[in-house]
Amino acid sequence: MTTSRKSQCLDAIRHQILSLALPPGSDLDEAKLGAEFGMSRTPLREVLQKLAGEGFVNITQNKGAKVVSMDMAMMRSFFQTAPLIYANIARLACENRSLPQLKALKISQQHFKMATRNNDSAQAAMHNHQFHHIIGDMSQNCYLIPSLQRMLIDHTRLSQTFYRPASPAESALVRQACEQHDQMIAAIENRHAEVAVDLTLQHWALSQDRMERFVRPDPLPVELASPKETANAI
Amino acid sequence: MTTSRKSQCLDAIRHQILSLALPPGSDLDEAKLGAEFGMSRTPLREVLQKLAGEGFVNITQNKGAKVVSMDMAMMRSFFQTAPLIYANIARLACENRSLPQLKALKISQQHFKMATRNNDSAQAAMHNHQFHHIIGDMSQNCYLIPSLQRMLIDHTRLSQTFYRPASPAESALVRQACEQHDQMIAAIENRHAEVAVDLTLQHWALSQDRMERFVRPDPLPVELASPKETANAI
DNA sequence: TGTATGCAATATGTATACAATATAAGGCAG
DNA sequence: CTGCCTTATATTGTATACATATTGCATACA
Repeated sequence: MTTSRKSQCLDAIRHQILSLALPPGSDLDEAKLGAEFGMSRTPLREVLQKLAGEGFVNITQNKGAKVVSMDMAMMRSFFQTAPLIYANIARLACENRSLPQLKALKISQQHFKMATRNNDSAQAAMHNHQFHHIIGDMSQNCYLIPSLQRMLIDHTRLSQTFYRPASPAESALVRQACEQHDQMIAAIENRHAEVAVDLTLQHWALSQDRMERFVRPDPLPVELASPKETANAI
Repeated sequence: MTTSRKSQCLDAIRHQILSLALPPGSDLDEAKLGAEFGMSRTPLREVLQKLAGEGFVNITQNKGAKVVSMDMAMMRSFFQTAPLIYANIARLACENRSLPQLKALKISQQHFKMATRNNDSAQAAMHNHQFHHIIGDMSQNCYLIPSLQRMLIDHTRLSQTFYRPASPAESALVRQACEQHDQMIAAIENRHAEVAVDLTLQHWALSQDRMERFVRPDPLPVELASPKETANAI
């Protein structure tokens, strides 16, 4: 199909932005991307326009497209707004979910579980993204969905390290997140709105802690490096 | 300036959609619009892409752009979601408003007041749109703003009759809305978040009633037309 | 008469060439 | 040597021509 080239390109760029392969603020060169995906600049520019509409990039007149930044102001808004959006999306998902969507959610969760068990952190992050995206679809609320999608972009970018746990305690958190997904599916299936909202807020609290640490990591040890290590340095 | 042609076109189409000159569901022909605005199809397509990103139109592959519809599902979501978004935007506006924005808001309100006094309903609706749009800017919350803007599109479209009052009682409602704007400005200026939220919810309740009547108008009188009128018909 | 099929007309999608704008380098004056 | 202006280069914006897809109509057949 000739039209799939554009959507393929769209997916590829989205993926690169979510995985931080294209870091926040990076420039997207039309000519270069056009060559990369084997299409002329005209359709590629339309892809960038679409990505701008979805909140993945910012386009400035005569300056091209840049991956949306993750500055202080954004972070602040992010942590401030996420519970509001997530909780209300969850509530609406209970009301409006369809059976095909429920099935898609279960499949997505299977993929997610698989990725976490294989310690495939990149895949886990992407499947987690998809999981919450489907819950957004379930809400069937065309006003909240744009907000949710923008939140998910930054959520996924911020949580890139979440599924790459460094300690057993952190592995336990990932397992807990996975269990919460299962419980959320059950709540949505049974239309238990209050339960779903509650779970969503717990789920948020879990990842919030980890994300804030990604932004503001633990300080390095104050002691100087040991003599041996210093010897090998540079 | 050469670049302003595109933004001019953008504004024109936005205005036509908000004023229902382009009714929901209507088709946007690229070639026709291109000729109308004196530009080729390439930049015009980019305008349509941008409008799609803002929620004014829907673009379907190989089928072009249509003005977003106002169907049942949308309405339901609209009335369900508006208080949530408006209230939180108002709260954030109190926290984050800048002085230039405050000034812009006051000017916008002057224009609004003028339009209502002149019974210029079209202008009133547009200035009301701008007023709430500025409050959105004040929130400085990049996650909620897309939701707000989508709400405002439909709010403005639904309220086209609001400022065209048919009775003295309805004129009083418009005056009350205008007063609420003044009070909202004061609350935002003085950072009284709770007051602003409260006013916003009252403001919403006021227009909600009128809008629902626009959607579901009072039934026509059951009695047949009088003989005299019948004689003149067709 | 109803339906299916193929063709024509129209509209959208893409490629390429050219124009305008921004960025960076280099030269000149102070 | 520094600051600014000029010019060269790279990148984005626009127009046009062509390719492809959809839609409607006409015609043929059941």
